[in-house]
Amino acid sequence: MIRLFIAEDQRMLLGALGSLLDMEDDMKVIGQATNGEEAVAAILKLQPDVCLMDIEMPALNGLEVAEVLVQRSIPSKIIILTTFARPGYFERAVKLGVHGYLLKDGEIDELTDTIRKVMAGKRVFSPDLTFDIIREVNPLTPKEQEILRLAALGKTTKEITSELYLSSGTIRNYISEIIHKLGAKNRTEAASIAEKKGWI
Amino acid sequence: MIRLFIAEDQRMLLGALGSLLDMEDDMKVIGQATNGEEAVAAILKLQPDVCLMDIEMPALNGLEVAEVLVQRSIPSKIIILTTFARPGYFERAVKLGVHGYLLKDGEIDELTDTIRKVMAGKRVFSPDLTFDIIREVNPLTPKEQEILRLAALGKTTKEITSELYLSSGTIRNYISEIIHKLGAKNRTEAASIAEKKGWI
DNA sequence: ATCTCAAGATGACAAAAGTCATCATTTCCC
DNA sequence: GGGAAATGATGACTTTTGTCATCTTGAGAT
Repeated sequence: MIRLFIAEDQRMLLGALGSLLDMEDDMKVIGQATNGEEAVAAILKLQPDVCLMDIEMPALNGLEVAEVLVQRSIPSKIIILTTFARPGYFERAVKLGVHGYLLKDGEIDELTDTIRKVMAGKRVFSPDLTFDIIREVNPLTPKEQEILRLAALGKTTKEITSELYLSSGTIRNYISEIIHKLGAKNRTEAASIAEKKGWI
Repeated sequence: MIRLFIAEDQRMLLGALGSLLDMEDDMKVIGQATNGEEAVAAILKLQPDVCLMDIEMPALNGLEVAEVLVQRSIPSKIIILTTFARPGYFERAVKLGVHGYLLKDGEIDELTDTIRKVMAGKRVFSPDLTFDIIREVNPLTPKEQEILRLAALGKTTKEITSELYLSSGTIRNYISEIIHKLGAKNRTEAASIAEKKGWI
């Protein structure tokens, strides 16, 4: 019997998946959470065989939860289940060594298959991802990401200046470089591109 | 027996809801779609009792599908099921006269309850929405929304000019007015605010 | 000890963006 | 028909942005 844990902030999907997976003869859902902190606490206690993990959740996101579990060498296997085919997410997940990465866009059968394969020691990644996307590495440095995140909210150069303690010229140099890297024509387009790719 | 139709672009949720609702003794799922155009075609043909409709879908969004159904006086009842508590969406849905509006953040029981109540002629709106949010009306005119949508992608004044056939001075006047209405300090912040509220 | 590289800073310039007052048309409403 | 909106346009002016070449400083590496 595969003991499952599900972390997913969208309650309706959490409930629906929980009920359906519980009906599989070889699976049992032993716990659920709707945010990252609860997930960590529960997983440490319950030691499930497999954790299904959404990425975008309150408190701690799914990748952060995975990081904690990896650091503590928890033996539970992790399957990331997310809406977004964002290269940045996938890249991070692979680096963390998760056992599976699926899109919510797939069928349920795909999910049950993946759970069984992962239990058998395999790694499963959604075929939608493994082709061109994996190569698209985030070209922005952490500092550039931070600056672009602020710029995306509409903050001016001067405001960014006083948040990061850098001169306004330096901020403008950074933004100029960001625009260049992303092939954008101004900071707003740069933000729009980076958001779509999951790079900020 | 309540004949259901589900339109939802996230296949995993679509499949899960479909299976679960089909297990209810008094309900039967007679059709599904993963985009707005398919949904319209199928609903016109099948004439279901109740349509569950996501908002953010490819081709036509859920509100646009609802609009078509209302225009053609299709008797099927419509329940909007969405992730986002965006005032703009809720406002439009209510104006269209939909029969229910639920968040995906709720429990499944809430959904089955709602379906039965709607069949009994009631209207059901998620309590999370009906308080303050409903009052927050989109202050932007359709033209302003269109311009801000383009600006949010990082298009320059000149580019917007040639898409909308307006002079560049006029575009700048519009953007100036948008910034004022939203209490922003530049077009990027205006876009960020409007996106969060679901106004563009 | 020197070489190199990354992180920041400066200044000068051109191009966009934003603000405002004012004006021309059209449309709609009594 | 006359007045009031709504829609669009101009021009003049100030800030912000974006670009680029150049400079400083402090690590690391050898």
